[in-house]
Amino acid sequence: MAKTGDAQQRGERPRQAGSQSRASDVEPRWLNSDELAAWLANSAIMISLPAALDARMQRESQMTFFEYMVLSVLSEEPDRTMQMSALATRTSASLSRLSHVVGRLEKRGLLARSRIPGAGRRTNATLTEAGYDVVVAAAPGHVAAVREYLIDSLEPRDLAALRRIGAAVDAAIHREPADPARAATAHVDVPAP
Amino acid sequence: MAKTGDAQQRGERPRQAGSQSRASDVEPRWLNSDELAAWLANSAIMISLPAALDARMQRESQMTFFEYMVLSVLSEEPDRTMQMSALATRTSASLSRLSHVVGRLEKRGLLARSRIPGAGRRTNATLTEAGYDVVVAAAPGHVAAVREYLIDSLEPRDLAALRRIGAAVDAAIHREPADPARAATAHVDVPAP
DNA sequence: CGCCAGTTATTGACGCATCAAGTTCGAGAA
DNA sequence: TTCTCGAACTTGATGCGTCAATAACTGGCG
Repeated sequence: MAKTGDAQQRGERPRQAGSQSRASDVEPRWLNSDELAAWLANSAIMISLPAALDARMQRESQMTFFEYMVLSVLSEEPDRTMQMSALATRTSASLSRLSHVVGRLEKRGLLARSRIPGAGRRTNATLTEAGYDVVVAAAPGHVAAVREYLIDSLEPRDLAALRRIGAAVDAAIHREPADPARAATAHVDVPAP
Repeated sequence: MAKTGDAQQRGERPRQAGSQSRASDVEPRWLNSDELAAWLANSAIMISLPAALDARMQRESQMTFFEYMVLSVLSEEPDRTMQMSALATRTSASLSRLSHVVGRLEKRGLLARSRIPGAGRRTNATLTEAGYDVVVAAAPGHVAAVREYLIDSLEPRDLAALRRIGAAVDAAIHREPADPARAATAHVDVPAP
């Protein structure tokens, strides 16, 4: 059986035997009940939140959450312009994804691309007036959604914790470019049910 | 300048005239610096974490994070079986999405569907032996990833905070009945026949 | 000078998600 | 009985994301 799943939903038997009774708790394989609860709670943030924000953005502003991010980031530059690769980094997207999205936004007239002369293949994306108006119109709804779904329901201490957690996750994901040793150790025997 | 961006970093005000604040004259509050930091940190959890987990699942176990969830949930049922709609609820997915995914998993021989006789159109999904083996093989890697990217880098107090935050988000998203046009999806588990 | 190597960006194919129908069945109303 | 409604799924079209090429340049090397 698998793991992280859940099973407690119904309060029935506490799966994963002994794992949480280990005092030292240095059991690297499975999750104890506190960890499991945290992981399940995390799913709400990881899965439901983006879905909710996306749905709402779509409904209220006819654009994707990601499209909004792109336009928004551009709108914050002094000249409403940014190089594609920088924009990709800023929005945590692959250059490929960004290129597709920017292509669509360009077709909609919300931004324009232009090659930077004498600089390899570098390209700038610039927000148009129409694009700017669209972001400005969408912004209040976006902020409202962020507040409603997340910020406003957190106490100050949890707001602070969220900052630390985000930072930790970011660090954990970005450290280690490639660890050859781990691939081999990834598998461990599974106890039978 | 658009929204969540920054701008008030320093408590300064949102440039951008009230083009849309007309709603009840209560201008939507912007985010102050603490809130903004929390929101940005949250992006790591909302965007980078799922991407990292998905990539790793794909690489190590040739399956999607979501596919793993489906198989995993089934594997925890006493008879490795669950009704489609219940499975959809359990995995926070639409019935449509689940149907597509289950169709693929069935084609791969990892599970099987069967109509429940005399019960409307109800359908059960059951894990096959092969499916069970696959989940068991994938589980350790999954747990390792969850630990590595999230759990292990959190102090106990943040682990607890994460639980509260997840619960808060979940509550915030699921309240709000208001909204014409869409009323489905608020759901409670379905009792077995 | 000509070429190779390294960046930076675009493209196309393909998989997966979503949305709007469509299908199938049971149950209660007429 | 027959109608209609609603629940539980499935299906197909469409659009976005990803991965693996490919393209467009610049600069350095020989």
